[in-house]
Amino acid sequence: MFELPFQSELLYDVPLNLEATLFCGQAFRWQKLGEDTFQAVVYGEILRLTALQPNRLLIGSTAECINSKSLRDFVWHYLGLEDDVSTLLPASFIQTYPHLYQGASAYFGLRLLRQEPFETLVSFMCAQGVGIALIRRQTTFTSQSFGDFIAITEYKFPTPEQLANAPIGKLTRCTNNNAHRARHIRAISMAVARGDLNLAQLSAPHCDFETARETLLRYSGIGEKIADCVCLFGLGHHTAFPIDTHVRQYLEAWFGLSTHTTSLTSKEYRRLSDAARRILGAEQAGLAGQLLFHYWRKDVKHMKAF
DNA sequence: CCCCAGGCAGCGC
DNA sequence: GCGCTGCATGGG
Repeated sequence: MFELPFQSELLYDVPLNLEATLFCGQAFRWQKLGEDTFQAVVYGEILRLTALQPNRLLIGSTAECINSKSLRDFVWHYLGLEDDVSTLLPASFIQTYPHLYQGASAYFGLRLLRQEPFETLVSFMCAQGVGIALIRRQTTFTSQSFGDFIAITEYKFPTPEQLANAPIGKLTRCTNNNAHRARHIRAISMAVARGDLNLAQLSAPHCDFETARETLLRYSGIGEKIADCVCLFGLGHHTAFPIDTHVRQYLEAWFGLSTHTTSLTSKEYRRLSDAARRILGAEQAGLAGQLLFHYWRKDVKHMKAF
């Protein structure tokens, strides 16, 4: 393995299931280096996390931190360690669905990442009808093709300006050879670069969830699910409840929330996510939904996280 | 070979 | 408003 230019290292005790956290946040560029070691570029810095033992992380970062406290704050916020998942689900839920609470409790080490908004936006625009491995390949290749070099094989995620000026053919090779997707990503990058789309302004608490969602939905390439994902993972709107194929499955299996239509129309999407917010508590519905999502995929569908 | 993978837009009806 | 189709590719 190459030696990376780490400026600081920190050993820290955290109540965290590392794999579940990275999966939940769906930080698509996290790569698994070893059995318990993961590495990614986070806000332009290389971050490496190693689980030395349960609840004990070795954190390496290329960020030049004055002291360990600023690195601790950086990581603490990014990994969403301020959230307490063990008190997440409402008492009414625990009472009504004790078996689900029991099963999901194995994943209380899961957290909601605070990802960079533009990277979140583009990453989820690459997440249509493909598997996670293929999504990660797209975002990694996009960074290598258009982002600034950092070290060894690591590149920053491109800026809106870099993607706004991307030749469409070159960008298409980064988006799973999907030219529609490349055009959508370039168009929205131009909107961000010009200031027509201000992601910081759409972030909580300056902006309410519905406004942020409606604003994102105006852009081609963004539908209900991706708008919710960007709101949840990139803009801090934790009431957002993204419904994908897996969530739709468990909503029906566990809560009897089904649709008479085969495809999930806009109207039905809203009906289901509103119902889910009532069951899981509106305030933290997104994180609660991710908890059930992870439980569903791992224990019921027997899928691997990475 | 078939089906599914963290969907969305465009179209006909 | 609903349902079908194209988009591309890898893995089970």
